[in-house]
Amino acid sequence: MTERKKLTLKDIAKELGVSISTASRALKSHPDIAEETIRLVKEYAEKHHYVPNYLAVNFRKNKTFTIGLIVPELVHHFFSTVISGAIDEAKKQGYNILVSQSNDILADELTACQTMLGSSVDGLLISISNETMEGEHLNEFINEGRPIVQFDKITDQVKSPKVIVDDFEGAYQAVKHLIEMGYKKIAHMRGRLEVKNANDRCEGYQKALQDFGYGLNKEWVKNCVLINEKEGYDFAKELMESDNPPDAFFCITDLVAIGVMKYLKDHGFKIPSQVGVVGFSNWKLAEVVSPGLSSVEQHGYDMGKRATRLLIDLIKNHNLDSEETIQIKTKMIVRESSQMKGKNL
Amino acid sequence: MTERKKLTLKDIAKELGVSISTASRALKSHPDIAEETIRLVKEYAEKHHYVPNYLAVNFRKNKTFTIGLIVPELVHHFFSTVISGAIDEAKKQGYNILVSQSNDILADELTACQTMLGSSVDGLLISISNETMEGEHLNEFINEGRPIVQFDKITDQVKSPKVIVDDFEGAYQAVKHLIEMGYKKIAHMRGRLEVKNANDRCEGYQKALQDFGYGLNKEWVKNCVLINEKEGYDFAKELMESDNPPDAFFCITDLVAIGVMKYLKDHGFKIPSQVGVVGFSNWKLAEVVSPGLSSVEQHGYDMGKRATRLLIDLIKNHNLDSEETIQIKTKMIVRESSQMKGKNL
DNA sequence: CTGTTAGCGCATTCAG
DNA sequence: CTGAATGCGCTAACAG
Repeated sequence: MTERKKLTLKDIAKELGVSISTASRALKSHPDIAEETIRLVKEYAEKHHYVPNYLAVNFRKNKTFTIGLIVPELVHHFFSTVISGAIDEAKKQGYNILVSQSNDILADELTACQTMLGSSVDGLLISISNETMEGEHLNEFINEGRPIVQFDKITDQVKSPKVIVDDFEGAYQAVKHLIEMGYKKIAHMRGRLEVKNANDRCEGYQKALQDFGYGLNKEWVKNCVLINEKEGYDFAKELMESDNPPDAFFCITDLVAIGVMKYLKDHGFKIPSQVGVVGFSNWKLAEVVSPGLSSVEQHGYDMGKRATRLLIDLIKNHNLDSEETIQIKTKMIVRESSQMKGKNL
Repeated sequence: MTERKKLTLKDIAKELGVSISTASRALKSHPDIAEETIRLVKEYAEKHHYVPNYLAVNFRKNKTFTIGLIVPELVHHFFSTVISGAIDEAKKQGYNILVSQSNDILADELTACQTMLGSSVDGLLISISNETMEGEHLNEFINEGRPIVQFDKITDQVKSPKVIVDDFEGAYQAVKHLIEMGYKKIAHMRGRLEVKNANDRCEGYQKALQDFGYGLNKEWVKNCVLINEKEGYDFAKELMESDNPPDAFFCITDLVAIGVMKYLKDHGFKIPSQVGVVGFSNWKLAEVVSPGLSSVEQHGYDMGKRATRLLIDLIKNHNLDSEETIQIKTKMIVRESSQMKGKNL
C-alpha cells in the first residue's frame, strides 16, 4: 500500500507559479514558450519524476497508441513469429500490442473483437479463424473509424489491406524443386477445402505438375483436416500401401511432413533416396529432425512487421479505404529430405 | 472515411429528456432508478448501438483492465504456452493483455516497462531477462500502486509474488529416472551460472546423484550459454571423446538435448541402449524427433493462468505487499531416449 | 511569450 | 426517484 500520489501538471504549475497550459507546452518544447521557462519546467518535472497521466492524454486525444492483434493460435511457431515481428515494429513506432487468440473458434474471435473494440485499440491486425465465414465483426472496426489489416488467413468479405504469404508460388517452388531432384510421382497432403491458403498451395502444386508435363493423379491428393502428424502418418500409410505409391510428398505443413517421415522411416523407406518429403512453414523442428526436412520459409517475422507498419500508416493517415495487398515471397529451404542425389547412400 | 460519430450519454439523455446522470445510472440498473426509466434508456441505447467510451471510463476510474506481460522471447515454445494461458485467463476475467518481449536484453526490458507504465496497465506479469540484475524498474510499478507478479525467470531483488516451476524437483526426477533406468554416468548440460532456473536444475541433478550414491564428476557438467543445438552437439562431442565418457545426458533444455542426440546418432552411439538423453521443457519437437526425447513438462499454460489469476486478485484487492510464491509441479515425460531396457534392440 | 477558458465523456456527490 | 454540478488531467483555441 506504498502508493504515492501522482504528480500532475497542475501541481507543477502551482509550484512554479505558471499556468497549467504553460507547463504543458513547456514540456513539449512548444516554440511559443521561453527557453528559460522550458528549462525550469523540465527541470522540475525531471526532478520530481513527473509522468503524464496517459489515461487522460489518450482520453483527450481519443487515441490509445495501442493496436489489437488476433491470431487463431498463439502456441504455433508461425504465428508467434508474426507476433514477434508485430511487437518489434509496434514498439519502434511507439505503439503497444494487445494480443488475443481465437483458437479457431468463431465465438472466441467475436469476443476478442468485442474486447478489442471496448478497450479502444486504434486499429486491428487479424488472422481469421477457420470458422470465420463473414466479416461483420470486422467491419465494425472500420465503421468506427479504426483501420484493420488482415494477414495470412484472410477473407475477401472484408474490404481491408491484406498481408499474405505467396502460398501459390511457395507451393509451386516446392514441387518444382521435387521434380528437379528427380521425383516423378508427387503426392500432396493438402489442408481444408474452405481455407484459402490450402487452396492456393494446392493450386501451386497442380500448376507445377502441369508446367513440367506431369498429370494430376487425384488419388495422390489427400485432405488433411487436423493438420497434425497423425494425419500425415495415416495418409502416408494409405498411399504407400496402395497399388501406385508416390515417390514424394509435398505437405501443407511441417507437422504433417513429420508424420509422413515417421511412417516412411518406420517402414523402411529411405528418405530421400526412395521417397522425398517437403513441408511448409519451416518450423524449428524441420531443422532438428533427421533427416532435415526441406520446407518453405514464410518469413513470419517480416510479415508481422509489414502488417504492423501498414496498419500504423493507415491509423496515422486516417485511411479506411485501402485494399492494398502485400505478398510476402517465400523461400525454399532445401535440407536432406528432398535430395534424391542421395539415392546411392 | 465512413466514420459515424459516436453516441454519448449526453445524446441519449437529451433525446429521452432525462439527465446524463440518470441515463448513466439507468444503464447500470442502479436501484435508485425507476424500472420504467431503466427500460426506456436501455431500449434506446440498445437500438442505437450505444457503446460507452471506454477511454473516458478508464480515465474516470483510473483503471484500464489491461495487464502487461513481458517475456524474454516470444518465439519460444514454453513462453508462448505461458502467454496463451495468461491470455485465456485474462479474457475470462475481462482483462486484456499487452504483450512485449525483452530479447533477453536489459535495455529492451526497461523500454518495455516504460511503455507499459505509460499505457497505464493495471498490473504487470514479467519473466526477467538474463541481463536483469536489479529491479528498480519493477519497483516503479509497485510504487505507482500497480502490482506485479514474476514468473519463471525471477529475481529476489523485487518483493512480489512469484510463480515458478519447481526446477529443482523436475531435475531431480529426471536424473532419478535415468538412474532407475540403469544409467550410471550421467552428465549434465547446464545453463548459465547467473540464472536461477539453471542453478536450481543443477542442484536437483546433484542431489539426485548424491541420494542414489553417485559422486559428482565435475567434468561431466558443462555450462551452456547460448542453449542451442550446437552447444549440445559440441559438448557431447567433447565428453564422448574424453577418456571417461558419460552414458547419459540430462540437458537444461530440449534444444540442447537434440544437439546431443544428433552428435550421438552421427557417431554411431545407440540411443537409448548405449546412451540415454533427457531434456527439459517438453517442447513439441521432443515428441516428433526420433527417438522420442524424454523431457520434463513445465505446464506453461497452467503457469500463465495461475500467474494471471494471482495478479488480477492483487489488482482487485489493491494488494501490493504479497510475496506469495506458487511452485508449479513438473512432470517427467518418458519417451524412448531414456529407456535403457531397449539395450538389446 | 503566457494565462484564461472550455471541454473531452463519464461517474458521483449532493440536493432536491 | 431524478437532476445539477463538479472534476478527473490534459490539450488547444483564444485572448491578451
